[in-house]
Amino acid sequence: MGPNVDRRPPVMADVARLAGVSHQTVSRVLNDHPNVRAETRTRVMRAIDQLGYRRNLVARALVTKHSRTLGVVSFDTTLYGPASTVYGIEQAARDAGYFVSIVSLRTIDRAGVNDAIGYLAEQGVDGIVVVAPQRSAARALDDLPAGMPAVAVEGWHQGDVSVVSVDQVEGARLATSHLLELGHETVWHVSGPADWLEAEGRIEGWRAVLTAAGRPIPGTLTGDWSPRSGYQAGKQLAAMAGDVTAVFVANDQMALGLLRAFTEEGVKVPEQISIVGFDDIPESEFFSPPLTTIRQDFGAVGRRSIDVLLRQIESGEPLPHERLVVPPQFVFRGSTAAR
Amino acid sequence: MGPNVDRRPPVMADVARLAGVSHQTVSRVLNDHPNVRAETRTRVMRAIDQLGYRRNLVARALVTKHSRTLGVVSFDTTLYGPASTVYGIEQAARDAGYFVSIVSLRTIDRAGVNDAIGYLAEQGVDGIVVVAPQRSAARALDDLPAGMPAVAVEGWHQGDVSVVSVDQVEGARLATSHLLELGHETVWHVSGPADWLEAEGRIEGWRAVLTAAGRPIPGTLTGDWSPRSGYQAGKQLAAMAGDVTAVFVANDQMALGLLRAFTEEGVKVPEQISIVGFDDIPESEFFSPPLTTIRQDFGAVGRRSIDVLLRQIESGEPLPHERLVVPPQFVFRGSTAAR
DNA sequence: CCGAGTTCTGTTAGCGCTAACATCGGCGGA
DNA sequence: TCCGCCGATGTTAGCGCTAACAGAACTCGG
Repeated sequence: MGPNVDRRPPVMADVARLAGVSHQTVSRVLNDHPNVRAETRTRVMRAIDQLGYRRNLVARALVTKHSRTLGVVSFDTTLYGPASTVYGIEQAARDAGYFVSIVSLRTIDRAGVNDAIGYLAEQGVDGIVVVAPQRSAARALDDLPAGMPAVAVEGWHQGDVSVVSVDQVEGARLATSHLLELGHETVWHVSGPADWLEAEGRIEGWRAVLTAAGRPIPGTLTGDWSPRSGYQAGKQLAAMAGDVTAVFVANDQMALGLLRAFTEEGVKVPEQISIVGFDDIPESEFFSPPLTTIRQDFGAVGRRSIDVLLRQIESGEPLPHERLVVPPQFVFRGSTAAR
Repeated sequence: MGPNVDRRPPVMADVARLAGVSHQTVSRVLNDHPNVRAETRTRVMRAIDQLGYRRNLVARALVTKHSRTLGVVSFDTTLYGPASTVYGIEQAARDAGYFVSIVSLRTIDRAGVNDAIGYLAEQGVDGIVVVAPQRSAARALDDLPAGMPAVAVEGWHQGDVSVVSVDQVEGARLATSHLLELGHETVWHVSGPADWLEAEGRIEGWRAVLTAAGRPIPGTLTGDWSPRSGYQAGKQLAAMAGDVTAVFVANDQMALGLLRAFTEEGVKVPEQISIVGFDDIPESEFFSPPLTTIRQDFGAVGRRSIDVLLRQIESGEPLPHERLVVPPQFVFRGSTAAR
């Protein structure tokens, strides 16, 4: 029954024929062009849903040169941080009427990021967000296709693109100062892996506070963000209990590993050792003890980056590069106590 | 310098002119058509990278009617489960040469899912994966655009689409049997929110084992997957300590909440109460005590769903609907002990 | 009641690509 | 030598849409 027996989906011309107008008028209705008579508009609308017509955005993109799609390149979107950032990006993009096409890299290196950007460019995205937490990845932004609007998240501040990030250095300062104020002689640090910008920023802030206070700077232990690596660091630190009274851990997952190692070794937190984490993942509040940590507002980072990117896209001109910094927030819980 | 001073990116015709061939020959080279002389091919290739040409996949999609893009509709990709599933989907899709366009819903209801599917359809995706953990969302699959290949993940098994999911019922059976084998009289359950299919499946498996063993079936406590809701349930359960010796919690995050509540109330795990979680998030191994849980292979779910979807897309015909089930895996750790 | 301006609607061209068909040259067999 | 065939390349048309212009219909003041 009905005229739509063939399987081929209806096109604008079909709607036009049914409504007794030209396809251009249908186009006008769809694009809210002002100069369409109200009666014509409703006639077209009726035809549209009679046929179940949906416009073909591919054809539209071909002629307008705008796909209203944004590309996102990220790394391991299984982790809480990247996952939250990407979520924030997607929400903000969709609120602005854009789609999001995601490439999630297994390993992050310049070539991989470049490939991803290349694919996205072929696909006709209007702009690209690169969540580039590593030096090597951030550098890939240097050879973006000419004229492609882009923004880096958690990336490097030098180079040719705008960057949006949480102030890692400030976060580390907050954490370290807190421990010093509690009366600890110095603060140890379990850092993230080398080459990660966040890891570097946190080391920098930690060291800066210690230096300013004239405290000794212990050697850092290095983890890979995983609870297991924190556990291993915890074992080492536990062996030095007595010397160590305060630890700033570069993320909450590793802090959990430390907590576990300390429990096994009979080291009491916060009585013997105080711990501060970083991220404030949803679990942290329910660790034993609840974790004092630094909250990062990943949602805000996502939204700000889309703001910057859309401004670039919609201006059509290369804009001066911005560096937007989202402040971190100190969250006091039970894993830290006065010496 | 060079011929490429204008800002407009080069098109196939530009390459053709430079290589001294027709644009069709360039197209043939790009698509690995066999009938191109080796020398011509290299000449074209040289022209391509001399100009920095990238093909326009939008134009290609318009004529081939295939965008090589898959749509994914999901819910709160901040959670470990959805995030991991989406990651698996994206990896599998890219390995197969497809892009992934994501819509991440804030709230999940039939209308929202429908809108999302509609947008994706306009955008010209070749197929859609709906991560539909709730009844209401799963139902939206009933009104997919005609002929659109689709697959549901963690969704309902009735209706018109293929479904890939972890066997929730079996997972719950594993957890509950384990506790019974340890000598517990019965097993309490902290379930996920109503309307969630996973929550229902876990209740079903739990209840089935208890019934089969002729044990009393305690009333369930209901959480919302968050650690906080687990914490609240834990407080209630702690008040009943003595009666309660074993709890099967519907996910690891809530189990963490229970652990915290029990610690606060002085209830020892596993000495007084045994706990089994569900998911095996990376943190679970480092809880105190390490959590006995049921592992879901989210990566496998993602891959299988892409398999099913691509088979549909590439056959071009509506295929019979499949129901693929990924087995869960029992992981024994320190939060359970013999009565 | 006419012409100038304003709506509204239609016609044409073309986005960048691939499919389909046309053409051309060279090769082997009768 | 000529024909037929096949491999390599070119030409043409058109995917579904919007931009740009052309034309029709309607307004309104003098």
